[in-house]
Amino acid sequence: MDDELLSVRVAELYYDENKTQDEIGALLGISRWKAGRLLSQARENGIVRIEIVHPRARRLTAERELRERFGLADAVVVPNPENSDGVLGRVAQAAADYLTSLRPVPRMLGVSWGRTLTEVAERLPDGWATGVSVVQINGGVSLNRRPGTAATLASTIAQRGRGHVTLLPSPAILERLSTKQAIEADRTVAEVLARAASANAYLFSAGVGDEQSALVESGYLQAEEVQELARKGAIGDVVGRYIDANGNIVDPALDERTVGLGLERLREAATAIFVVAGETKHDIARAVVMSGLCTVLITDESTARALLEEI
Amino acid sequence: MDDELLSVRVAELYYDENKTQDEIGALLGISRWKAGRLLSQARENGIVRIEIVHPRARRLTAERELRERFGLADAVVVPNPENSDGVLGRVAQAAADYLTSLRPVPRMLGVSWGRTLTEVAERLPDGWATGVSVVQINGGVSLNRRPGTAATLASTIAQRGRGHVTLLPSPAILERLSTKQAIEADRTVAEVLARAASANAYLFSAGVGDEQSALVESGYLQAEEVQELARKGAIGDVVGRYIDANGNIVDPALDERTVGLGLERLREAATAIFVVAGETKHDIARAVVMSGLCTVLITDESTARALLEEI
DNA sequence: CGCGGCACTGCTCATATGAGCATCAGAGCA
DNA sequence: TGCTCTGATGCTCATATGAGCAGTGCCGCG
Repeated sequence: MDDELLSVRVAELYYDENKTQDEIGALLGISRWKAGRLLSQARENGIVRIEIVHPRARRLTAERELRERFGLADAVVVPNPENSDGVLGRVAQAAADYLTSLRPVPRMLGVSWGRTLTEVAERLPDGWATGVSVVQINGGVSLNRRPGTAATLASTIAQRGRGHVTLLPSPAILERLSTKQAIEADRTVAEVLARAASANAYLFSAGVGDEQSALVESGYLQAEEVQELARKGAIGDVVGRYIDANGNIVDPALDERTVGLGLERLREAATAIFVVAGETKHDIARAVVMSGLCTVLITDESTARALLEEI
Repeated sequence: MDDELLSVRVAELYYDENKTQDEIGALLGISRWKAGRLLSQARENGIVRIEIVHPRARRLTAERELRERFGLADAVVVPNPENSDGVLGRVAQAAADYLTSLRPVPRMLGVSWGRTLTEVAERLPDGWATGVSVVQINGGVSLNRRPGTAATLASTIAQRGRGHVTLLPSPAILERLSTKQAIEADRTVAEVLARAASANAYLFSAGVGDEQSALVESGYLQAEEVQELARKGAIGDVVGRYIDANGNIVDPALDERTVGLGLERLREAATAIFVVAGETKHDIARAVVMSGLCTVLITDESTARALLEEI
C-alpha cells in the first residue's frame, strides 16, 4: 500500500470515524506518529478539504493578502454563492456586520448612496450603534427616479444607530458651474458639506461607467455623456465623481459641477469603508483600492481574486 | 453577534487560520471553552464540511451501516465521481485493493467473469498474493464474442498473484439438460467443479436481466428468453443463474442446464466477495445482499445508499 | 416571595496532539 | 568494504483539547 493511499485511509478514520491517531496507528499497523504525519500530508496535499459553508462565512487568507498588498487597514471577503445572484446581499450583510462591530464606534459617519449601500442599510440591526450622526457626502435629492432612496438609506442607518441624519439638499451634478457655486455658497448646503468633511468614517460604494449607472438612471447624466467619459478612460464613479484606472478625475470640468465630498478628503480619511460586489465592478474596485481611496475593503471572493491576480 | 455567526468565526479562525482555541477565545473575547463548544456546534450543524477527495477514498459510515444491516463480514463503499462514468473503475480499484490486503490470503479463489471482474483483474498489482490458485466457478469458454475475456481475467488474477489458474472448459448454459449432465460427468469438468466448490474465497459480480446482459451478448441466451425471465420476476443473474428479488432461482429448468457453482455453495462460503457498480445494478445488488449470497460487498456510494434507504 | 429546574458558564483533569530530537537503515561513492 | 549523507522512524516533552463537574443566573410555578 503506497503512502498516498495510506494517507487517505488515515484521513478517513480520523475525520469520518473520529478515531484517535493512536487507534488509527494500531488499526493500520503503523506508529501513532506516522499516522499523525500522514494526516498532515493528507491536509497539505488537499486530500482533506475543509470548507466552511455559511452565507456569512469569510475568506481570511484573501483578506490578509489584500491588507498586505494594498496597505489596507482591514478587508472583508465573503465566499461567492453557488448561483451568482445573492452576492450583493452577502457582501452587504458583511458590511453591516463590519459596521456593527467597528471600534471605536464612529461618531459621525459620512455615507454616499446607491443600490449597494441601500442593501447594507437594510441589513443593519436595530441598535447597531448608539447615537451616530449620519451625513450624506454627495448630492442626489429629488431627481432620483426612485425617489427618496438616497435619503431613506441614510436615515435608516441613522435610525437604527439611535442617531440623526443630515441630508445634502442638492442635486448630484449641476448643469452649470455657476449654479453649482451658488448652491455650494448657500449656508444650509455649505454646513452639510462641512459636516461631511469632518466625519471620522465614510461608507461608500462605486458605480460602473455604463448606461445602467445610477447617475444615468437618476437623470443626472445622459447616456451619451457617459459613453464620452468612457472614451476618455473613465471606468466608473465614486461618490458621483468619474475616475480612470489610476484613480484620477477623468473630466475636471464635469467634476467641478459635481456637489459633494472631494476624493482627496476620502484619501486622507482615517476610515473609508468601500463596499463593492459583483463581476461588473472588478475594474472600478481595482481603481479605488490601488489609488488609496479606501482604508477598508468589503467585497466578494471573486472580486478579491481579481484584485490579487494582478502581477 | 448571535451564536451561529460566532460559530462561523470560530470555525474560520480554527480551520482557515489555524489558530488555537485559546487564541480564538482571546481574539473574539470569549473563553477558551466557549470557543471549543462553538466549534463542536459548527461541526454538528454542518457549518464545517470536511471531505476527503480522492478517487480511492471510502465511505466508512455507509460501510458500517451495511455491515450491521445485512450481517456482512465486510463492506467497501467508494464515493461516486462527479461525472457518473468512472464509477466502475473506482469500485474495481477498491476490489483490487481489498483482495490485495485480504487476510488470510486465500489459497484457492473462485472467480466468475464479466466486465466488472475484468476491471478488477486489470487493477490488481503484480504480486498481490504469492501462490494463489484461481478457479473459474462458471462456464463461458469460447462462445463469448470477445473471445477469451473470461479466461484472460482469471489467468491475469492468477499470474499477478504468482499462482496458476484452472479454467472451466464448458459453456455457461447448455441447450439440453442431457448435454449438461454429460459434460458435468466428464472428468476434466467434474474436477474443476470440485475445485471450485472447495475454494475458500469467491469473487463475483452480477448482471442485470436485460438484453444487454453478458449472457445475451455472449450468445447463451436469446433476447426473448431474457424478456421471458424478466416476466417471471428475474432481476438479474449471479454466476449465470437468474434470481428474483428474494434471491430465488427463477427458472429451475434453465438453472439445471447452467454449468457452474450452485448458489447454495456461495451462500455457505466463508468469504464471498460481491463487486457491483452503477445505477442499473441497484436491484440485483439488493437481491444478492438481502438473500445472503455474499459476505463482502464492494460497491459505490449511490448503490450503498439505495440499499440502506430501504424501510 | 421562594423554590426547583434548566441552560450556560468556567473550571479541573485526563488525554490527544505536534514540535523537536536522537537514531537508524539504505543509497551512493571512494 | 567502510564511509557519509539523507530521509524516515520512534521517542520525549510541552501544549492543545475535550469530558465531566460545580457554580450561577434566569425562568416559570406554586
